[in-house]
Amino acid sequence: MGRRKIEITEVKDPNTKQVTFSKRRTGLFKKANELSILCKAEVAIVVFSPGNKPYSFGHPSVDVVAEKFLQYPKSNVAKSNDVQGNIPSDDIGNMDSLNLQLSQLQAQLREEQKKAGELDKRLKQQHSQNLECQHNAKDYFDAIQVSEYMLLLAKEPVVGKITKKR
Amino acid sequence: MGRRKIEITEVKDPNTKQVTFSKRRTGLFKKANELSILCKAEVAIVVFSPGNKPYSFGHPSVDVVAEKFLQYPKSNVAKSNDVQGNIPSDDIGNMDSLNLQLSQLQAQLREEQKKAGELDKRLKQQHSQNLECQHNAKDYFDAIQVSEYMLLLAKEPVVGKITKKR
DNA sequence: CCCCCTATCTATAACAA
DNA sequence: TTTGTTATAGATAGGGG
Repeated sequence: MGRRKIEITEVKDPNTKQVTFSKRRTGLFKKANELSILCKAEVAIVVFSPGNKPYSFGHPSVDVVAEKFLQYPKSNVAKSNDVQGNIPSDDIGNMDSLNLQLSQLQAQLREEQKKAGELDKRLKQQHSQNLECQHNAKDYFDAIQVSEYMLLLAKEPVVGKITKKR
Repeated sequence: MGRRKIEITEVKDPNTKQVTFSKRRTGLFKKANELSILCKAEVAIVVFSPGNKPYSFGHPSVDVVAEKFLQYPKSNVAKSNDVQGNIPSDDIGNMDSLNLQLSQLQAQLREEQKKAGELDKRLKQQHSQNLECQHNAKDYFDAIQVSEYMLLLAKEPVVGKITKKR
């Protein structure tokens, strides 16, 4: 597509590589945009440049398409199945579906947060319980030392003499 | 690029649309592949067909690139969303806004679920710790009883004096 | 990094299978 | 849904600002 045909292999010259990247990335995004319009398709592209900078294209947005993709059962990705796609592409323009999903998700989120909050609370309770228990255990342990010492004293009474009683 | 020039607007004929999608998707992925090789760039593409079926291209893989992208601070990402469409621009804003909210919520949900999972795990760990501690405490406690009893025994036989039993 | 130019190479529209 | 053919529209390599 240019003055000369090029081999599809890594471009060595850094400057040329950068120029090539810039031009081809633009072209790629343009093609993606055309595809999304011509076919009413959802498209998401993420590219990291040789300099490791991210560029993205998305219709309707990278996030939406990525989410949808992530939710897809991996085993079905290359095959035909539309069982649980949550946004029928025909619904673009109909925001009721989106709003419904939004409110459902928000409810779910609240539940999760509540759940997490309760778990956290229980964790803290249990932790203090744990501390208390450890404290008690230490007291008991100390008490044992005292008792054993008393025992010794009791066995070796006033006359600190011979009492090798076992 | 064909026998005739075409307008970039939704293809009406379903059959033509399907053919166009198939060919252009192939072309898009080919371009993406060339880009990734020529520039040693990481590329990920996800496309949903008019029939809502997912297709993807990734170098080294969709997941790797997506993961990297998601971890990037959003403010620094150069984004290029769709430029033109046949949807009234009023709606595009709203749709995008809704879609963005949706995806953000979903991401948040995933985080919450992960968090809850970890909390639960820690709760269980702590619980077993707790049980162990209580067990120890009981052992100590029993040991005290024994010691005290021994103390009594030690005191009473030798000198029948003080027997403040009980 | 951007834009311009243009000779050349590539993708693809329409049609057919 | 995909493949092949062919005429043509579109993308781009190389070079210059």
